[in-house]
Amino acid sequence: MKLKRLSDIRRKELRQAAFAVLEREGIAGATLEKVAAHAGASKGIVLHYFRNKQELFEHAMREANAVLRDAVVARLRQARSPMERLDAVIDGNFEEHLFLPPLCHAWLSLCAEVPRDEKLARIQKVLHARMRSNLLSGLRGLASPGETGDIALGVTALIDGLWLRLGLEPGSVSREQAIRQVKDFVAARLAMRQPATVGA
Amino acid sequence: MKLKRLSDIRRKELRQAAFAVLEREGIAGATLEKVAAHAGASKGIVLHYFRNKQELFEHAMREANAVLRDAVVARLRQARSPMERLDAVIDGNFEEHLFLPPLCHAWLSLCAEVPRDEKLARIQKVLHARMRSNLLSGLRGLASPGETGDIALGVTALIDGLWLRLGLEPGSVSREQAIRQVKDFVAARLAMRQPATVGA
DNA sequence: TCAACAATTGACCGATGGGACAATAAAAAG
DNA sequence: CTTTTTATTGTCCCATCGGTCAATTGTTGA
Repeated sequence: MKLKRLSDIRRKELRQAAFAVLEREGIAGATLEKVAAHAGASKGIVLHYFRNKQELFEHAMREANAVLRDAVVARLRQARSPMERLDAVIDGNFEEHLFLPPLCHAWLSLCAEVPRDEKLARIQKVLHARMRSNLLSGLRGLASPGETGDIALGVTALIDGLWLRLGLEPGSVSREQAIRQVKDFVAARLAMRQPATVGA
Repeated sequence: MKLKRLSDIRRKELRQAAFAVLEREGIAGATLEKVAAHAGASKGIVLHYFRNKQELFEHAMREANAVLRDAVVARLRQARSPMERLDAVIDGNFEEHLFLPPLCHAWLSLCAEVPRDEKLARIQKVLHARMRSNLLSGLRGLASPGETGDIALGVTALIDGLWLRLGLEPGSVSREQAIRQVKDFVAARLAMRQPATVGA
């Protein structure tokens, strides 16, 4: 156990509370007071551990980012083949505790602020770069070098789009549906220009 | 010309101003005062034409929705085959004046509020239903009935995802790239289970 | 010409939010 | 058991925002 310092504990509690409030209230309605209340503390304490509101929500995004990353990394560790690495990324992105409307709503609110917050933009950029890199590591063994980038872009966009759909109309897309959607996409794109490898 | 009534003109000006402010400021920073300033009027006038802030932004979303719809419908009118209908939807969704970061930012901000605004949810639902219906009308002639729904879902998600990418990292995806991405997706999914029709 | 009406403004209000701060409680260090 | 540092609270302040309203300025139509 590393995290013992009280300040680390509080900071974690608070950024999780911030995220929880974001789920319900959106960025416009997410106030320091509500975050404090959700964490069972006073508003003052929030600003004691975070310089200001912006910093708090930046850390909230980092937290969410880390959770998603861990979900993928855990699966990635057990992947033995390129195809399994692809599946690890896909399955990880739709894990049961993650692919849920509230989480999506919060994520969406943060994404909407990206254009006006340099830090959020950076976090987003890192997340996307990692996702892309993970996909490429799987695709390199399955597609021609000229196609991998394109397919990776398509997969990330498709994943994001499915998340968006879940947020906009909860229930309109199930976890299994989403996973199959992405896997079918990969299969279709891979089968396209390499019919020879299909039967190999 | 139909729109002559001053009230209609003002309302249109104001909801466009609202959208413009949304592009720059996001939902949290979009204030009535700024909207009024952007339209060259006073705050009072905004509330004279719209009951409250919420209603204003609901109309802003309707406006944007209508613009996108018109872009697609115009292209749809000249489509003669199922495949052309599909292309009409795709091209329309990435039209040059539309597929731009600011517009995407505003749209994203509105989407982020959908979970907390029944009206916005309705508008979004209508938009999605129309998109789906347009896609299905093209797909019916190209894929088996069991697949059309799935492919339509994939296409809408992919389109949304590409928009999201543009918003999160302007410049990371060009208009042409986006269009090709979606068309390749359709082609790949269509070729998948119907290799016989490829050479037909 | 005048009365009714729509458009528009600016002042005002109550509520709320972010943030600063001093006071207090708790804990750690010595 | 002090002293010093850290945690925590509640209060206060100021800016801002959404929304109301009365007053003013056109505009129109009898």
